[in-house]
Parts: sequence; C-alpha cells; structure tokens
Amino acid sequence: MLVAGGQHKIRMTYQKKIPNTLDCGAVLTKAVLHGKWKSTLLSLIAEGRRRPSELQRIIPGATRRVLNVQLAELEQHGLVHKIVFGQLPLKVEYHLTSLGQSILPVIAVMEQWGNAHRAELTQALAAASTRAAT
Amino acid sequence: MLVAGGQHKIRMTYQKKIPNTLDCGAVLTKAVLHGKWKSTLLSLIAEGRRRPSELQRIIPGATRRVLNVQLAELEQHGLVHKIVFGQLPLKVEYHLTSLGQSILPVIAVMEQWGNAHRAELTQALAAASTRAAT
DNA sequence: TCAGCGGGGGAGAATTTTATCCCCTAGGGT
DNA sequence: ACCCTAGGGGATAAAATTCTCCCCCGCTGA
Repeated sequence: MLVAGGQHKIRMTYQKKIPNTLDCGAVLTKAVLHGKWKSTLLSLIAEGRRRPSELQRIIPGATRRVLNVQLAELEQHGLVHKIVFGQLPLKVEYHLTSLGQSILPVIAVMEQWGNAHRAELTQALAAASTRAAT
Repeated sequence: MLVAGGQHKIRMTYQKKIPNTLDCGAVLTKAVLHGKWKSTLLSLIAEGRRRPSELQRIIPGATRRVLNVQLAELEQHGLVHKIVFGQLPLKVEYHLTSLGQSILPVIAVMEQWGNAHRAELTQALAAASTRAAT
C-alpha cells in the first residue's frame, strides 16, 4: 500500500491456511484467485475501472466491505497496487502489478471455457444444487 | 452415475448457491473447479489414476469422505463419469467426460502460471497469512 | 474368527468465507 | 444543519466448506 505517512493496519479477520495440498501449481493459482469476486475485480481493474466506488457500483451484488477485503487480499498477494492520492477528498486507485498483469491470460482462458460451456454448466450446476436441497 | 440397478442417493450436505455474480464465464469455471481438491483430482484422473483408493493414497491430506464428496460433485457437474463394475469386490472407476477433457487445458494454464510464479506466490501468501494472524 | 481392503455414507464440529449492520473522517452542495 | 460522496473498518451473523469420528456391506487371507 503506497500511502504518504500513516499505515492502515488491516485486521484481516479471515486467515486462510497456506494450501499445503500438493506441490501443484494450479492450487497456488486457485489460492490467489479465490474469493468470490477476485477474478471479476481483476478483469475490471485491467479494463481501467480502478476506483473503489466505481467497482462497487459495477458489482452491486457485493457489499463495500467485501470488495474492500478482497481488494486488500489481492494487494497482499501482490496482484494489485493500491495508491492513495492526497488526503483531502481521498482518492484511491488500484492498479495491476506485473504479477497481476501476468494472470490476465489465465483468467481469459477460464472466461473462454466458461462461456463455451455455459449451457451445460448452468444446467448441471442448477441440477446439482436442486439435488442437494433434498 | 452408471450403476447396474440401485441408485445411490447422495445427500450432498453442501449446497452452493448458483453464482449469481456477473454473467462472467470465469465465475462458472471457478464454480466448477471449486473444492480444495478438484483440480488435483481432475489432473490425476486424466493421468489415468481413476480408482478411489488410488486417489486417496496419492492425496493423503484429504479424507476418504472429502474426496468422495468432491468426486460426486464433479460427477454431478458433468466432468467425470463414475462407473461401478460388478457388485462383488466392488470396483469403481472415474473417467473424464468430454466436458472434463475440455477443462484440462484450463487447468494446465493455471498450473503453468502457478509454477512460473511459485516463489513470489508462496512468499506473498505466507506473508499475508502471517499478517492475518495478528 | 478377526484383520485388512475396497466400496459407501450420516452427524456434527471446526474452519473459512461472505454478508449485514453500524460507525468514523472530511468536503461539497442546498 | 442535513445529506451525499469517497474513503475506511470493527463486530457479529450466516452460509459454505472441510474435517473427524463412527458405522455399513462383502470378500480374502491368516
């Protein structure tokens, strides 16, 4: 977090265990992308929507709080930079780091696959959750 | 589930809401891949490790139960077929469906990215969870 | 007969993740 | 004064996910 004077100590209530699973790269990727809105946030930021209020407006399904938390995680994981301008009207921007840029193709691939199989997927997911609600 | 006579009604305790988020394909992909071991399971099955006990041996970190649940979800989502042979010593195999095959490249990309950035990632994740444990 | 393997699942605790509510600073407009 | 914007966070509830423990079937080998 690039701030001029004054650390905002975030009390991250949610600690996730380091995925000790296998030494599998996909698990690392999932760890970084996990969080309901992270892929969406990354895409939006990549598109140039970098201000918190803007993001919050675009994603009405999520609370400010949640987006803040997820953005903070993305920052801690090194995918985005948070830049705070001035102190008065307080302007904040998120930018992708090079690491953040590098993950965009991965998200793009996921995007493509999801779109290509949207029909089957939504159907299967719906059926599964119906079956679950027994 | 391909069984000769007798439906195994699974009581899926865990129902996940259909991700109503955005109409974003990546979210669908994440939904299908979500579950701590799913990407691992898919990779292993693709490699030819298709028997439950085998999978359980390879992934010692997960309980039989959990793997069964996740495999059942993969099946319900249409990524794998479960085939039960005979009824006596009870032999079971999981195979990828064509949908399951089609997601392999996606996992591969995630795999590559994760491996390429392993150093930074493990470091950042560790730092983040340390910070969280305050 | 008893242990081990290979298969399956319920119940409930523990953990993690998301959501809800309410409160704070500061400036600008009416 | 009052409300809106633009920023931030604590506390706690609710939901989703994983883990632990224990139980079931049937076959095989000692």
